[in-house]
Amino acid sequence: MHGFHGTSMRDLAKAIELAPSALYASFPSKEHVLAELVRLGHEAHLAMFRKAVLDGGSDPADQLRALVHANAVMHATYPHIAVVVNDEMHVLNAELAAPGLARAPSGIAMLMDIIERGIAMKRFVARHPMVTAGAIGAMALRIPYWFGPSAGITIEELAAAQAALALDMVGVAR
Amino acid sequence: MHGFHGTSMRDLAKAIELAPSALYASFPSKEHVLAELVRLGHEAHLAMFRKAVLDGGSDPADQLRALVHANAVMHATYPHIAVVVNDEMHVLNAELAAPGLARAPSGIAMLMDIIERGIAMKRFVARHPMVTAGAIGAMALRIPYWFGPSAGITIEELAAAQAALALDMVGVAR
DNA sequence: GTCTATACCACGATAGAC
DNA sequence: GTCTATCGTGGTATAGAC
Repeated sequence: MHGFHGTSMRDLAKAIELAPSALYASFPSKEHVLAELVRLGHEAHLAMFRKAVLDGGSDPADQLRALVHANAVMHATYPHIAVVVNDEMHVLNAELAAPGLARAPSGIAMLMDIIERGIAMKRFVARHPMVTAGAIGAMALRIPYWFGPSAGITIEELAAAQAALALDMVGVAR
Repeated sequence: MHGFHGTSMRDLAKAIELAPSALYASFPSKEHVLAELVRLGHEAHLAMFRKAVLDGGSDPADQLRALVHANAVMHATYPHIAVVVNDEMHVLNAELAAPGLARAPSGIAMLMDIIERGIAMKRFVARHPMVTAGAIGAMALRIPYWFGPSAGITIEELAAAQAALALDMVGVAR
């Protein structure tokens, strides 16, 4: 909740009821703890993306719906790891960030691919693929900051609504 | 670039070529520096929102287009202050955050108002106003993290594209 | 692998001269 | 209002016993 610099090794140790020094038996430094979280998050995220696209079959609209739906479910179900992966990764130095970065481009690239394939197939009429992809990705990225039990909607309703919005954005008739 | 906890008073002092202690002549604490930035940012943001809605006239679609356009321009033109206001405000304690929070709800409330008025007037067909408002707001919030001179589009193109996407999301025909 | 103890350093903030 | 100098705290990380 307080970011990398706002969370101390003493905080981490207290949370798992260990002495601070015990952490160094598993991680060489505080940065390595974050790097491992980022790596795990990216791995899970990429696996989810791949599965969603497969589940979406061959129609770009179905693929986009499946991808946005799954992405929303993931961000609503695991908001903490989503925030760590998206917002804290940039504090890692190049070497430690590499294992995560190697997977990150695949996510946005898959979204862009679907959009551009949909346009090529005349299934979508998006006018600006990059801005559209950014807007679709942004919807999910903000979920951890407002969605919760008090939001008054279920995860399924949220995911379905965001999937519908994504289809609106690429010009697929409702 | 490194957040509140990742930026020291010594960093701030070096940036303006002053001794660290000289900062305390203007601000009682590091938190007060952030609070002032957040207050200024919220003030400017709210003024922009109000002007945009007025410029949009009485049609909800024109209002929404004007608001999203202006919001995108602001986030692309002043990305640093946008990040500070949106992402760092939460580290302030309740007392210091109050002047900013007093203005924050007005922004999202104005967006919700426009959407719900558009639905009531049968100008919009948005199915889920809250999720839609969140998605529209999210587009702008992410701008500082990807938009820049190397993005290959102008601020005007970006703003126009996001305004069009917002209209898509509320079901106004292109 | 865990503990206690501690080294070493950067942090926010203050004191007091100018 | 700015400086130099410094205080006290809490940070990451290590040493060495068990």
